[in-house]
Amino acid sequence: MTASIKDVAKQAGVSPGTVSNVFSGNRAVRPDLVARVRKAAEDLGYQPDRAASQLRAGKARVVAALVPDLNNPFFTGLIASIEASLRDDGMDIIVASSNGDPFEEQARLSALLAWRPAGLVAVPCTDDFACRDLIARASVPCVVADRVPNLFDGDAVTVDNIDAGRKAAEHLVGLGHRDIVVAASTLKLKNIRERCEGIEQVYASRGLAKPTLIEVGLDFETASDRLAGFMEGDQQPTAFLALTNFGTLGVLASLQKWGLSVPRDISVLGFDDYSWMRAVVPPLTAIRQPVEEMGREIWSRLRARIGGSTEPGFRLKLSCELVVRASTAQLAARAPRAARGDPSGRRLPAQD
Amino acid sequence: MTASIKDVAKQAGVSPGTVSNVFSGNRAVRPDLVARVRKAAEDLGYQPDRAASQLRAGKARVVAALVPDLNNPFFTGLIASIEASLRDDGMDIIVASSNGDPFEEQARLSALLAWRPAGLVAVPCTDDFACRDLIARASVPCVVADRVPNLFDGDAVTVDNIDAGRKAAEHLVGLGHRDIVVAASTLKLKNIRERCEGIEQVYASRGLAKPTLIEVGLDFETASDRLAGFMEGDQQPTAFLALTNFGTLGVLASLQKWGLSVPRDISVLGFDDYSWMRAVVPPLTAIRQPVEEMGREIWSRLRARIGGSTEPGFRLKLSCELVVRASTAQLAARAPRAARGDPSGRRLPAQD
DNA sequence: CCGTTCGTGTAAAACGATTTTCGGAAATCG
DNA sequence: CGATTTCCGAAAATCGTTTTACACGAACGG
Repeated sequence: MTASIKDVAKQAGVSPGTVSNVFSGNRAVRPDLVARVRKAAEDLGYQPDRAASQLRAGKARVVAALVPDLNNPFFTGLIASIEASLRDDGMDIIVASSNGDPFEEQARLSALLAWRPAGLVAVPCTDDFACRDLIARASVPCVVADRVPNLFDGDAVTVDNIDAGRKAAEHLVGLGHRDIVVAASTLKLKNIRERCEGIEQVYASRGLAKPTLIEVGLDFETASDRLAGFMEGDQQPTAFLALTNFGTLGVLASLQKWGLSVPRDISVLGFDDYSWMRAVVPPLTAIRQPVEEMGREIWSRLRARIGGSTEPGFRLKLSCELVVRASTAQLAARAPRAARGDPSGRRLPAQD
Repeated sequence: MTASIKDVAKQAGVSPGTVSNVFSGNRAVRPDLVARVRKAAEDLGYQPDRAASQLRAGKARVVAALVPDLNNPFFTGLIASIEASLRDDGMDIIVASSNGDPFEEQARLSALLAWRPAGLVAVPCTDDFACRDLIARASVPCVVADRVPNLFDGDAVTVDNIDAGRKAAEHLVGLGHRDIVVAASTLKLKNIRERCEGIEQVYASRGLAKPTLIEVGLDFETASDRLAGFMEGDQQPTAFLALTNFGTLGVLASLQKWGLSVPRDISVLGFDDYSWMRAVVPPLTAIRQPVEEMGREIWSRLRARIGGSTEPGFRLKLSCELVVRASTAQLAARAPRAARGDPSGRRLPAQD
């Protein structure tokens, strides 16, 4: 049985209220009593029960986080950063994954809200985010991250996806790439559509044809599959532009399967920036999302709301950075189609 | 203000106790009242407050997880798997990162225990795990994962590290590799020492010299640095064997910096198996840890303990699997040293 | 020197649930 | 048919805190 505040009070010869004041610092306590209480607590290994504390005080010191996937390093990176920020304010974090399913999302959110958390960080799994009424009803401060739901007027921390798309496209266009394939996860997500929009802006502004677009899904497996299917066709792009981290992996896996060498045969520009992208051959050119900063800003916003701020919905759009490495190359002056069109030795046996 | 059990009771015209019974199923309630209560709860958007519930019932429905690093996909993979298992039992998970620092570990653990969780999953950041008395004192069921502290007699779910080392070494030896370099994170960790032990067993049993060992640290950055330092020397291994996922990245990054091609110049065997290892060129041969299964087993154990099981400390040692891909190659019959020793064109400019 | 404020302790009332106790009606039994 | 058990609702106690109300001495002001 763990010690309660009463045990400490008895041992220190004071009332429970005094012990509470010592720990919460809510009212002044005479120094000698403070010492006695501290000693007693130490001896008994006492620590206030947060559940009880939250119940009585009505102030929770836990925030809930709901993400679509705990195996996606982008989301866990966000959580890591939020957790690191939270702790400085004596908060803890309770996490749940919606597995990309709106139905599960609602169920998990419901479970999280049952803790009456001080705040909520959510990465919705669709742009609809049916959970909004749940949140409104619970009237819990909420910051939405990465994806802004339709008609949402609350706080959101995202990246500037249009700009990210532009940066990626400008880099490729600058290298001479005209025929590129954009590997989007799914156009159902607004941030993906925006990345596409940025890309198209660049191509349109130079009077170039719209890039080919394929939806490769939300995980690595399906991305590989869909790309493999796509490459059965007679497409001859000079570059791939992936819009998500799993999409990037899918592109690499397919290129490998097809025996194409990067960047000689084809350039690749990835999304998100992880250690492995630096370690592989060739190191990947990629759009880096400021995950760490996002986490910090999310908490900063949420803390303000928890503190009672009633400003109107706050939008923070952080910008991404293009990290140029070796997977994107200047398109050779000689007709690239001919070079790439060379059928010899390109395809590996189907049962690879 | 969110609705409480009293509001529901009033609205349904019953006593709070009855509402409780409807939700907890603890005692039978007449069907017509159940319906009324359900309706009222629905209308008010009521959901029992878990903190209050836990306080009174003395049964928590949250488990705490403490890991060394939330940016390491091995640990987050574990969390993902545990979270997926937990939810089926109506539990939630609260997470914290010790950042690999024993001092922080203790502080974070303390914070977690303040929630009086039903159970605890910990991946200690050292073999000492000073936190053990904290846990014993709180008398909270605990399963230790991945690393078993010295003199620990509680439950632990790990992998068979010796066997993993053996599998890796046997593969390399089988391909003819004699001079290999083992990139260990740190020998302070028993599981790393065990992996080494397995490797050495294989080499010893064939009368071969002990492999060279370097400690590359716990993250990607330091791993790269230390390996770069190492390769300044005149070592001429035919293969690298990395014992952690970040170590694997470090090895790849250094090889790249040194312009060595895998597996032509040198073979690489990595640890942990992630999507990127399949997507890169060449696909990496690696030792796969059964992360998902570990998570399931951890929860299965913990649940049993929470349920009151008092069996003696339980050790589960899952085995790893060697996934052979293309980064390890048969050592050419011709004197490999000569080939590799060829100084021409190997080193890139220092300021790469 | 008396009234007021200040400082700080204790006692008791919450917070929102669960669980125990009690009691009345219905069901079962001999 | 009377006695006992069963069913199930309401009332109240309880979990470990925080917070409010109150009390009492010391300090202070006029």
